[in-house]
Amino acid sequence: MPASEDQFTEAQHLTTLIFRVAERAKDAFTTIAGECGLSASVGRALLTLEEPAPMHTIAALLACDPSYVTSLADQLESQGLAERAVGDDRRVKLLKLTPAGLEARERLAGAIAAGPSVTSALDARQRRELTALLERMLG
Amino acid sequence: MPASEDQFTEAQHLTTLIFRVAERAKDAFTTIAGECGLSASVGRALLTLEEPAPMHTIAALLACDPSYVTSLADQLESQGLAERAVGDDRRVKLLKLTPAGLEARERLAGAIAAGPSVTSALDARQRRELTALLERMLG
DNA sequence: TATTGTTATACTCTATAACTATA
DNA sequence: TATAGTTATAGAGTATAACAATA
Repeated sequence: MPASEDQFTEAQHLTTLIFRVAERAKDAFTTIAGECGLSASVGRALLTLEEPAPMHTIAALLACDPSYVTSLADQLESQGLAERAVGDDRRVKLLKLTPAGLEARERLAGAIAAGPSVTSALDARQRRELTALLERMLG
Repeated sequence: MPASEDQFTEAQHLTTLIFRVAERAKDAFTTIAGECGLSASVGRALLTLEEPAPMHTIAALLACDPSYVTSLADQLESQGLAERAVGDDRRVKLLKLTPAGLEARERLAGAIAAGPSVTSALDARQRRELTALLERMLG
């Protein structure tokens, strides 16, 4: 094994674990969203809409391009879950949930809360430890 | 705030942190791979090829469809990093790195080992703790 | 008949660039 | 002139289904 291999192995083991945990969480989210009739990305957008928000704010929250928010908003609208409304500044469009959207959001959040999570295997203390470590990593 | 909201918030905080850490690690990998002239997915495939391996084995390692391995192998070949060789069982094709591929793999692994990692903010003890927690989560 | 890999194809996610309307 | 959102389009990543060769 070449010289850098050991270092590499060490440096990567933890990262690999993180990827696996994240992937499992993502798969779980995709499944639950699917059971609610939503794609993962639409589900994620839905969850950001606790309050009506301008499109560009949603883009910032999702860390994506504004043009993609247009696509997400179209999907939410076509499913009857959200509507666009013009803001005071008439360039701005507020995206806000319809009653059906509110209900779908509730259902999704409830399903997530009710189902098992990646973190279910940890007790309260371990969760606190993990939180602290992750927050430290994020600086 | 509706009833399920609190539970949801609690259940999701940790998951959100995990996603953020994983995303940061992924971005770092994408950047380093890019500096080596590789896409993230080709870089990942390259790292699996410490030994020549049948295509279907690579599919299993990467947890992807065999047809996608064909695409990855094509990309590796077109960059002169790997070659296909027929196996003893003549249905099987072994994918193995060329000298240039070995070198690229070394370079990538070295760059990962040398650069800062998401885990750099942790000391050795914290890394052990994190490893234990993540392994517990993965069952 | 089952397995390996390939082909053709298609879908999702997401971005870039050019555009319109408003400020 | 700058900002918000939209359109048209393109690219990456990945899968499915049908297929050829081999076992």
